[in-house]
Amino acid sequence: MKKRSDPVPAKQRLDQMLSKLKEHDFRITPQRLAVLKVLAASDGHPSVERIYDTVKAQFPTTSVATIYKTVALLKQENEVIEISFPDGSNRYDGNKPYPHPHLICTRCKKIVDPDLSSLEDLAKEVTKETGFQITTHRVDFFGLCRECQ
Amino acid sequence: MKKRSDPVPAKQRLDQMLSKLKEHDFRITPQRLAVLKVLAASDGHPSVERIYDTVKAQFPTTSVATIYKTVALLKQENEVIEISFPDGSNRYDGNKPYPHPHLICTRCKKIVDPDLSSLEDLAKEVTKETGFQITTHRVDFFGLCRECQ
DNA sequence: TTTTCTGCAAATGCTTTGCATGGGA
DNA sequence: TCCCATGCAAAGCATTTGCAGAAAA
Repeated sequence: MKKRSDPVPAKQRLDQMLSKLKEHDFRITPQRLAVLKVLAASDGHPSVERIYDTVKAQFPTTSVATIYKTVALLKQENEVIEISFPDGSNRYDGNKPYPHPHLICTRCKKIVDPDLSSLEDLAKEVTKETGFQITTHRVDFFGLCRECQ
Repeated sequence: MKKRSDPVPAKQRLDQMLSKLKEHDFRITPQRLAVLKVLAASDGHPSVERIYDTVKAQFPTTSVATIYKTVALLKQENEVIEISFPDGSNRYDGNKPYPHPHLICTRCKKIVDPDLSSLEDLAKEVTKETGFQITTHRVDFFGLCRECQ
């Protein structure tokens, strides 16, 4: 059975991202394409460093600044979300660029997307109780994955 | 009616924090006491900068490093929690130093603690679905408060 | 008196910026 | 050709660290 938390096919996401950039008259450079490919899959929710390493394997002269600039552009276009941590290690998700819960293993740093049907109820409960107009959320659970226990 | 999300009296929290530090043979300096007082109340969930400004009013020679060191000590002793943001602006809560949901106004930066009875169900759902052993969580909702809408 | 804490300044680590050169469209 | 993007190095910023002098206990 297909779950809501399952990843979207990377090719499909890549095409969506490319369309968005073209539509807004941004240029498709080889470096950008390489960054997009990593983020379209977003396997394990990559860090800037991991994107950089991957892109550098193909284009050795690439600078980190370019990765940061491209990621910033995609954030601005709502094509990636940023998951930030207290220790200053940011991770990204371009496969599902909308708020969704994460499950983070504190030992192996793996990040998994769980299915959480009751999350909508939570948001409703908050709105009802506080009168806030909720626009987005961040829901992360930390713990040990099955393998690390 | 008293809600779970209501703040603990600041004096009470201060005493708890002082006990913990004495118990572990840390010295109570005037600067530390001043920091503790701010964090015991944690009104609006203060930033390091705001703690610094408050302490400096009483002890003008205080350095930011001392604030950071004291906050780090309290984090280590589980007497404050850190709420980090992508833009690098960390906020702290020493009044309720255990994981709990936050409601953040994106306009006036106010942080409120809502009552969320169904949050426990969520954690259980995650454990059941994924086999993760959940140790902590972070649940933040972003939006506009009643005044800012 | 002993040991820890403070305050200063330098160092760190991630991220951003400025600018000359290069390369999409 | 015309701009935008790249790559490099310098600048920013919050936070951490090292160390000599100050002050708890």
